[in-house]
Amino acid sequence: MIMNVPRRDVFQAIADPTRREIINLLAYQSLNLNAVVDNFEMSRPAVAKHIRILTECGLLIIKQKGREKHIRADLKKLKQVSDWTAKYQQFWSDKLDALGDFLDQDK
Amino acid sequence: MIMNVPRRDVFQAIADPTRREIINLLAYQSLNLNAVVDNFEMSRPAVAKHIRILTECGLLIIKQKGREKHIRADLKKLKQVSDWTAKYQQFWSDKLDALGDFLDQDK
DNA sequence: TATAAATGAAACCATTTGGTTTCAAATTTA
DNA sequence: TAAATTTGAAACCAAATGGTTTCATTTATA
Repeated sequence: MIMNVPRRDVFQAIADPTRREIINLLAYQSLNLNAVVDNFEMSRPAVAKHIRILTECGLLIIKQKGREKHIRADLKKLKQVSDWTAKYQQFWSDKLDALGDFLDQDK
Repeated sequence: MIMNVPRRDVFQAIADPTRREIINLLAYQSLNLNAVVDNFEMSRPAVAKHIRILTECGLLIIKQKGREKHIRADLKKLKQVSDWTAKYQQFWSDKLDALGDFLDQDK
């Protein structure tokens, strides 16, 4: 019986600004843990926890290389977020007639 | 001096599944608070708090109508999320040669 | 082989989050 | 006007979150 495995999802993973920075940092390069830590002002365990969360929900890939782990982003899962926002794209791409009517209805 | 005003941002707002449901519910219709509550299994104050968070970060618009508040989504701010994910779109739309090389490099 | 480097893991902590119940206030309606 | 409806707000709570320090373990190097 699986227990205490917090059900990570992508929306929650990218909610934290540090994790979004990590994603950006590792999108096009592979770094080991300490190299990632060097980019932040927090402790190594704190960064490591963020990396674990991102890994658990499939946004990072880790390859062990001796005592180092080479970490890199694999951002296919972000399509979930992209697809969700796409449903509402007309809110910023159209003239929004329906919303306009709603906002004007108390004139 | 402004205090205790949690700096809401859109990424955090949409991290909660209930709030994403509220957004979906109010994207194309306006409902008052109790009508929104009817769609969920939690208490009215709980839903009201979610609505306040969404309103504070600009994803909902509320118009007071007597004792009722008519609530509707205005999702232009989701463009922030859309733009952010768009930066990584090649991860799910391309062949991902670079990532493939990374994954294959230990052969 | 002794030391340094890279990482893991545990224990702990303060704050935030997401929910509850209860009560008050304002607006409608019978 | 009395009662019902709609909402707000406060107090409270458990769990999750995001961080810390400390120590252990594994691997590489001088």
